[in-house]
Amino acid sequence: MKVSQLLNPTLREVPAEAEVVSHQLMLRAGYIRKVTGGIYTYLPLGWRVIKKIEQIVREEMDAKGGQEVMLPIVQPAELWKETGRWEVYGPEMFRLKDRHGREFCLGPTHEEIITDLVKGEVRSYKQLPLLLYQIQNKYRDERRPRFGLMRGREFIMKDLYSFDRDAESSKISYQKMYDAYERVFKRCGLTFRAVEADAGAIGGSGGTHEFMVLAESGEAKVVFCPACEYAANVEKAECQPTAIPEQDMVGEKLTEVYTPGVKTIDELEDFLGAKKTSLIKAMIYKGDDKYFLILVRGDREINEIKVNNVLGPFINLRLAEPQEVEELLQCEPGFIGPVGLNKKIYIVADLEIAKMKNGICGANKKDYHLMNVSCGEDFTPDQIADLRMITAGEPCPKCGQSLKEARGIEVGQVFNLGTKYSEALRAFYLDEKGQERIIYMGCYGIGVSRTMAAAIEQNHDQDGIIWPVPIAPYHCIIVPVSVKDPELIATADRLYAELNALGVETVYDDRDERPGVKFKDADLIGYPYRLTIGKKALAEGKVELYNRRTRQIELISVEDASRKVQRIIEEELAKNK
RNA sequence: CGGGGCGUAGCGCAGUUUGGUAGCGUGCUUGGUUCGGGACCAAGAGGUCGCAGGUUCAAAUCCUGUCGCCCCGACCA
Repeated sequence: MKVSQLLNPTLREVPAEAEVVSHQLMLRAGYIRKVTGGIYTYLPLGWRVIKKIEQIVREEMDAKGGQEVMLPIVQPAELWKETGRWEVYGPEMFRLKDRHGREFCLGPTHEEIITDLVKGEVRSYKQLPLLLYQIQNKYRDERRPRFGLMRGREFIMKDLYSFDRDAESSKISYQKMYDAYERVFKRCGLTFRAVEADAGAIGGSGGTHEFMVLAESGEAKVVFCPACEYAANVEKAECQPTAIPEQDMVGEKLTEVYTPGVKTIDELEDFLGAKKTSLIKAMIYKGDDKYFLILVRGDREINEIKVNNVLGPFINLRLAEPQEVEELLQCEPGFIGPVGLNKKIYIVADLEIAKMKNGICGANKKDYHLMNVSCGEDFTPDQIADLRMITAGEPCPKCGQSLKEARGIEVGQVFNLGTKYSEALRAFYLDEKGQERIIYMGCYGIGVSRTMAAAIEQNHDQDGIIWPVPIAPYHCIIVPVSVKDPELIATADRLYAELNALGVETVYDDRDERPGVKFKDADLIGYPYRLTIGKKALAEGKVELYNRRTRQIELISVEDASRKVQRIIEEELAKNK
């Protein structure tokens, strides 16, 4: 491809709308353009990168026996109503009506469609296991699309669905996909980590792992153990209750103290000179129409995902509004606690609260708190569970070592769904004895467009993108220092022809621009290798081979140049295969 | 959805307080001089000032409404 013909508008300045580096660079280097919030056009180079990633995904899915299909984007509401997700998905789903008033949505995912297909077409155990996948646009009306391709409303996703005869076989499919994902991301040249995760709206009974590309700009927080294999999203990470040695193990007598205007944990700490570890944080949550009192230690954060999993699942679990608390308990938030509630409310205590003696909590009376509150003596929770957010430095639940924290971009997630969808949509098969049995499912997503963004987050410098070879839009760019010098052009033409013949994906910068402009553009766009053809070196029969990542320049003879580049590219492509 | 900010040429911005025929940089076009890390000179093209009402002799500027975008939070496979 000649640069003079390529639609690749580069920008000198950073567009004001772009916040994260991947977004900035994709706009500046001419990979994407925004159409509207969270929706982008892929320009030629951007689309080439997407196709590279898709191809890697395809190869790895096929290697595990996956079969590619194409599923509709416009999906009828009925299927979603059958699984209950028409309501569960809420405002995040793009909905539309046809001319007759029938309801549809733009598919945010495809469990319903695929299960419906399989239930119609799969009858026998002989057809299982079955792995079907698709790569296409998905739609989510995100509350806040942001960071360019990282969180869009329209995005490209690969979803594979596995269908198995039982839980055991389903586990094998899960492991296959887990392995395939490791290969995909390795081949894309990414530094990543698989972590235990929460299943969220997808639900299902089996386990789930998220594949996180480690990057500072990541929206997800993970903890991992430096000593063993354990790694988990903080949403999911199991917390061990830590002992508080200075706390007396014998419950003392309950005492009321006057604490005028002291509402927050910080204020309480100052006012009473108490440690946060002996304070009880009490929050009223509302799930659907029910209220719950959630208790964690003063130094801890409530993990709403755990709360929802313990109590719900609710469609809209949230912190109760102050007025709601007031109406419920005739006491403002800030002074509430589990002791002597004037109304029966379901109380759930964190593991650490269950062990607590002589703690401090609200008295359910304005401007008063209670001291020496002991769980089991002064109040009894209806349920005890792990409800809090983990923090770095806490012990690993597997081996006890101190956990470390990192940020990650979620590029993939694997779910063992069990029978959630097959039951709802009645997907059965007949076993050897002619007995009807339920199908076990799994689903496995990879955010293709997000992977592109993640790759840039992890592979860039001051001057631009540094593509890993397997997903670079082109492998090599030829830059003649001047297009007016016939000798340089003759050599450039020759190398261009040779490289194309050798199957090296090559761009030829034939523009009549000053060399600085071409170098800057090439660095910005991120071609892994550059062949620079200049007068001085050419006089000795040499050209320069520039490595974008190391910035090393090597003088090589014109004769060997094409072969050498070909060899390097082949080695790079083979590296993680 | 709550809080904040912004919509003026492809991109980055000034002009709005105090109404008076729209500007700078960059990019783009043409000519010339240049030519190894975003050159220089000259001449050009390019904007219903987000949109709709209103006030006024006169609106980018004041008023009302509306749409969109960005950031923080909440939320989220």
